[in-house]
Amino acid sequence: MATEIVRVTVDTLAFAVHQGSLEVLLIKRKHEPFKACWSLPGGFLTQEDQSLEAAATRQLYEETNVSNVYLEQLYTFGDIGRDPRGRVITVAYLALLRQEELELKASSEASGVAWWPVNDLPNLAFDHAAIISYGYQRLKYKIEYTPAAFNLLCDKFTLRDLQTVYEAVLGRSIDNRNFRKKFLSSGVLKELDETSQEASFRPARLYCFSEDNFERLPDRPVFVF
Amino acid sequence: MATEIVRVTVDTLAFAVHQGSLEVLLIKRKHEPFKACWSLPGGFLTQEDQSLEAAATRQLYEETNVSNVYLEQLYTFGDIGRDPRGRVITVAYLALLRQEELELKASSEASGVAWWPVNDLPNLAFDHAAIISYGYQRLKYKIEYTPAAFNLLCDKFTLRDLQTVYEAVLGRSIDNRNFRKKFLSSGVLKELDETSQEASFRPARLYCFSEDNFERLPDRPVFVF
DNA sequence: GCAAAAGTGTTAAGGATACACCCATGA
DNA sequence: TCATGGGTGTATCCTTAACACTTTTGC
Repeated sequence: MATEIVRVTVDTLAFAVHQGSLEVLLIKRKHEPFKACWSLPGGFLTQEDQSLEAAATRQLYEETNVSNVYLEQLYTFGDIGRDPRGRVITVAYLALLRQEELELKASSEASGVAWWPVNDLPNLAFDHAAIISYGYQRLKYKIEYTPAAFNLLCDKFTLRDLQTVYEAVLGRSIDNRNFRKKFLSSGVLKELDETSQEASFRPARLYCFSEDNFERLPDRPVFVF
Repeated sequence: MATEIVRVTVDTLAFAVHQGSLEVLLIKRKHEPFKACWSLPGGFLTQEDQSLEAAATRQLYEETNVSNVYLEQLYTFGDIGRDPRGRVITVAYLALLRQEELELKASSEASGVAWWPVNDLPNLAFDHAAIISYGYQRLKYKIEYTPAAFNLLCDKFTLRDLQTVYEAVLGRSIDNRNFRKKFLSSGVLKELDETSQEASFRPARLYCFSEDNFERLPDRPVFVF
């Protein structure tokens, strides 16, 4: 019945959409256990961390050079035997980011940092495969019931960009007329006076997400397709 | 940057509906800190606990004599300063139970165990008021999007019992024709050949929840009213 | 004028909401 | 027969789903 000596890690599952593919940020471990295996970025909680979320922010930056990110707590994993070093409780965080804005950098803790397609992952350390699977489910849910998708896009985006994010996360294609109709009538988009200038075809109108409009809506819209 | 010495507690927020009122199970603390204050049942993780959920189960039984309960992880609280004894991470669990089946018993850890209406709580230890507030929101959500309500009812119940649970959790009244129509057509209820024999008026038909039917439904029903 | 992606409307079906009275029972 | 809660149906509105062609642009 003695109170157990426990160590706490905070690990982050970061998603981004790249060229229509939903990807996860992983690091290659430099040290035992699971040396040379891929794992989620993260590490032990320290005395300097004011909160669990602050610890996640710090470690994500140190290990992958990623900052300024949407973060939310995902789940806490604490079964006996999940870490060969002893009892380790892991508080997992979910991060959403815009891959285009990132410049990855391997840190001293990791010999490599890379994006991996969520449907084609390498072997993973600890129970990280289960954490990713759980977070992937959460993301699918969130994108349909919250404005989470906008965290996976730059500030200005086309309706096609937005639809690509939904299709990548949900893993299926969506009717573009119904998609546009629903979003345009939802009241969360602000139409800009700009267009994207991509190539030798019709330029697309740019939009941005209006947090203010969203907050003022009488009922939360649902983005189910 | 030193890895911090952390202690982990597991606390449980247990809900039940009693006479149309949504209530929370609290214990009166026997020791410092917050001696004589009300708090959620819970305590430190021990070496015997195989998992966080097992720890919650054990502590709930030891402190309140409650067993055989629906449990799910709620959230992990870890800000600096939330416990005067030092860094304490609390993994909070949500429990749903049938108040009629319970026999509460004060344990040696607590000088009292009691149900408190969620809308009329006493002063609470630590950040437990925030935990309850968060769990209350989660419960409101769960009852509309999962069959969680059946964990707050005995195996056999009337449609009125079921509606009472929804009204207690959501905090508003619901049109009974629409409520019955939706549940009867949802496919999750099994009609029994029994009626409740309550008093000098028409007895009500009894139903039970059919887990099997629920699992076989092509789409998850939604219990929004 | 061609290639490429942007942008647009209608119809049909199903689900949600609002609303008020009769029924069955025991005392 | 009365008091009490149990039990029922319909009309309207709104949301969803299915579906294909025209427009704009750069080359």
